[in-house]
Amino acid sequence: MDGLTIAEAAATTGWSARMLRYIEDAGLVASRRSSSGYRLYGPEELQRLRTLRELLEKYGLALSDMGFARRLHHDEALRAAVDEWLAASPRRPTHVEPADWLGWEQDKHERLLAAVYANNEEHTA
Amino acid sequence: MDGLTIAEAAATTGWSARMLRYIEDAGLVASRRSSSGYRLYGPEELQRLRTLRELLEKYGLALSDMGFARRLHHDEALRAAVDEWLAASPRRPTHVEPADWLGWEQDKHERLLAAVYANNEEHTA
DNA sequence: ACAACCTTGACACGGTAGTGCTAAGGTTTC
DNA sequence: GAAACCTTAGCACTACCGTGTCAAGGTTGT
Repeated sequence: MDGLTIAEAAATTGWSARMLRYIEDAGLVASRRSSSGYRLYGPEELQRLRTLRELLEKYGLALSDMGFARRLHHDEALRAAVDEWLAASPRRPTHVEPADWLGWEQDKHERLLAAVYANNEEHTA
Repeated sequence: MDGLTIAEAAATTGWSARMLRYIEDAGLVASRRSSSGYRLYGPEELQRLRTLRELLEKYGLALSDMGFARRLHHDEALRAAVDEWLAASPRRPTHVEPADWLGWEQDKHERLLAAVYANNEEHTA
């Protein structure tokens, strides 16, 4: 049975045992298990836990941020969607006719209506 | 004074006026201002607000997630750090001698001590 | 000039993240 | 076989996110 138990790993990484379980639940750092189910932390997990700590502190991140970063990292479609949204700062959206784009000089009420129509359904109120 | 006021923008995008201000505070979608300080939303902002809505719903994201994604997008160092951490799943950390890596077959107490030493300071208790 | 907007600032409140602690029960070590 | 670990499950509490609403005051349109 090689590897540090959860309390030992906690002591060396600065996390609490409770947090090590939480971090595992968050999908960030898991350890392997002994035959009886005990968590066993090897050097790689310990290092990962330490660098995680430093990362959060250095950049003021939350664990949930890293959870989201992990999603971004694994989910290609998600990353593409988010990147695209972020990249489109002051840009004309691609799926809309650049033709007139709502004749931006009409009466305000007409503009509002046009905008509503441009956006199909959603809160028909 | 062209552009939709905040209430009009709210009506066409499905957000509340309150949330449009919140989203602006979060650095996600800002509008330009009239000379007297009124928010004025143009078609690009409206589109951005709508797609933001869709993005959150489609992927079950929170606004804070997009805030973090924005940080990742702008802060090169942060992105590099996060990516590196995520990429180092079952990998040996780079700044450590691959030589022995703590002679992983010693007595558990020695291992613990070694691990503590490997990690310089931090919670000296 | 009055109604109907807008601004910022603040309080409030439900939901979730992060964290400790306890309980009930299995494992390891002496 | 008792002491000192570990496991999961759950309660509790703080802090922040998301959101509505209200207050005090400026702007706009008729």
